[in-house]
Amino acid sequence: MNMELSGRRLPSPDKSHRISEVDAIERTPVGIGLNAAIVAVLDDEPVALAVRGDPDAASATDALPFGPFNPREHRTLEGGLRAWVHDQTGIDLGYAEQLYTFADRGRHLEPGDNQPHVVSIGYLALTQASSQHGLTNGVWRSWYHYYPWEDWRKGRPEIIARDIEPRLKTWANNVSTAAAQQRPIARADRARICFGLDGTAWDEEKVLERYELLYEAGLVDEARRDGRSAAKDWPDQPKFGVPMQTDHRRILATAIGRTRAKIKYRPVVFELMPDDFTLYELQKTVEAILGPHLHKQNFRRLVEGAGLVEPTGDVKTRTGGRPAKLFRFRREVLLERPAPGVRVSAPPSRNSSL
Amino acid sequence: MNMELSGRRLPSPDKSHRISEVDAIERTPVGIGLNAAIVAVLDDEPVALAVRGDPDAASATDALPFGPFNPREHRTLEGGLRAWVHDQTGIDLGYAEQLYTFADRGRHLEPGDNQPHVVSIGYLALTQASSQHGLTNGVWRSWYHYYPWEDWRKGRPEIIARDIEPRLKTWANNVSTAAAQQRPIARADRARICFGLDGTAWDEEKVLERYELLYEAGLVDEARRDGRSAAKDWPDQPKFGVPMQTDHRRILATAIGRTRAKIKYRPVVFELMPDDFTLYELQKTVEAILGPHLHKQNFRRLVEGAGLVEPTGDVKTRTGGRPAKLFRFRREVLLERPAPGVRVSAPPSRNSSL
DNA sequence: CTACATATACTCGATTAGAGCATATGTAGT
DNA sequence: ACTACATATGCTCTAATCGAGTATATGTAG
Repeated sequence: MNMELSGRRLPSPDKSHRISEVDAIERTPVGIGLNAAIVAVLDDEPVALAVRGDPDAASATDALPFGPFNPREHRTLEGGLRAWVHDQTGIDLGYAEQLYTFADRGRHLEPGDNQPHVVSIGYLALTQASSQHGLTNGVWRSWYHYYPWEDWRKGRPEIIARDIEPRLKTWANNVSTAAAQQRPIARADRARICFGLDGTAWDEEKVLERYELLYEAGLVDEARRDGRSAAKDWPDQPKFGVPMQTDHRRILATAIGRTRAKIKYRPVVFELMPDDFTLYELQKTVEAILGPHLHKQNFRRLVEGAGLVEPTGDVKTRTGGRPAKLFRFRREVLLERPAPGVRVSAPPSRNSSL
Repeated sequence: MNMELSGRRLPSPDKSHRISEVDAIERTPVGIGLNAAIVAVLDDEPVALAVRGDPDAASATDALPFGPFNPREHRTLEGGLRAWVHDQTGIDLGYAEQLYTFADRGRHLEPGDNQPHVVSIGYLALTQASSQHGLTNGVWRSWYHYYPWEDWRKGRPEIIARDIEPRLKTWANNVSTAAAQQRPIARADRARICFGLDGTAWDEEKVLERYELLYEAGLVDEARRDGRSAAKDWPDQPKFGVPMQTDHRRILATAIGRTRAKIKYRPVVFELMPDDFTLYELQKTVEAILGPHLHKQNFRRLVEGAGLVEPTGDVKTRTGGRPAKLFRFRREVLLERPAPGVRVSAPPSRNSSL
């Protein structure tokens, strides 16, 4: 160790190649915006907090809560986020994690192009909706309001076979050979893998990939708004979910995908639950996030066996049947296991991957 | 679906709470820096590309390649990154993904505090070191040069029991009750979980957590440089890895952790391999990233069984034994399976988590 | 008291992970 | 040519785990 591999060292470094980080500042006049995807589960429905977008715009579209990051006021990004989320919505965030930083041009196209650029840093926050009595702004809206194709709770959503699949097939065929060579994976394959066409398995985590494919194909409203040429090929479209301001729908898609992924290997579901809950309520919450039907008995075995919960001693009656024991999250698992999570059993076709 | 949950809607939104994203720009005078952790494996050693830091600084410390992001020049962050990485080092990046955006104050403390703030967006790039003949700047350095405690190839590294464990225990005991209540997890528990003390399993993915714990405890050089009070408690320290400029060691730690995690569920190892390779070479590369000894026969079974590779038909002789078949990456897996990766077998104690 | 609904306990078979043994096929030395 | 050796590769065995089903417990509604 500590080897320098100096055989590979290169000739005297050219100073012109060295760019100090401080130099970088002068040259990049940008603003930092923070966007929060605040997620909860309300009556077995997965929801995110939406605010009305820029009220000066012609038609106010939905937006995620957002605010500037001012490094003079706040020492950390997360601190800044928590502060203005509280000011704007009244919510005191609990769990929060950074998602992704979006800076593609196209975020601000509306008036002239001379505006300063905004880089937006997306955050995911998980909270318990019913505990947010102090909510002063914003509405909880179902995820599936924005992404109807993600709603598999009643089986495969109709919109895929009826609206998405035929248009994506058209779009896939409608490609010049030059363009086909640019992309390593062909359009048809991407559509098949993203949306589980032609018997391919559905991967509930690919939320962002699906949204971006629809954007690229010009099917979502944001593509038209941004003047993407692909959008011009589709006159009189049905609605592919409700649009959001700038790229907020990308950020929320990232948040949903991350939530779905993370719930499987970290005990983050409990951020969405009240202190005491029954195992079936826990299962319903997981299903709200991931999609349908887990095997009830196995779910119990997994959750209890992993030491994620402990009984409170009480029961909840009036469940329509035998009363259910109440449980609480065992915070100690965090000290015991390096990566606890709610393992859910996927159908064998998917899980046999390696 | 499309439910509005209007029962939870709130009174007329207060306009003062609405902050347009364009407003945000005026108020946040910051620069965007891009940092690239360019990772390769060279002679079974995991390496990253390091450049000399700001040459005007008193003592030039190692740095990751970095450059500004200028939105007028480049449409995307990744595009900007690729451009200046090429200019600065001669490397044409292949695989690249965004890691994390760091903006904590403390990044620039050296002279006055009046400097503009830099937000740095870290990227991970994987490349094949021996294919980089055009390298014009920078040195490949072993990961373990910067993080000796991560090197488990010859068993548990001595530095943990000899230098880290006793100091972390001191640091854990040396805490006021007030401070203890701020952190949800006690210092001693964090140290135990991060560094696998007292029989706790080592989690090779927690690279960032370990570095940040050492920083917080004042043990790494950057903590002293930043004037952290914890660093003052340790006169005459042994060296806990080689420091880097500003927070580059945090970024590289993030990159290592992400690489270790991702190699298990996406076929990213092949970015580090030449076109043709033997299964043992592939195994050695995985072991360079993850740490020691996978079961050879099972590794073969997993990799072949997953359809990740196909034989080229050739063999590699002069291996010191029976010649090994050469394989190549089967790109088609990307079209077949939603999440292929190199599953490695962890000891049962760890994998039984759920 | 009965029908029913949900909760909870237990069982079974198929698959897979982890480990080891056996065999194949080259190189190096005599 | 033959032997010792090293690595590659194929196969088997066992325990753990997963997905699914059956059986039982305990409440509510009529």
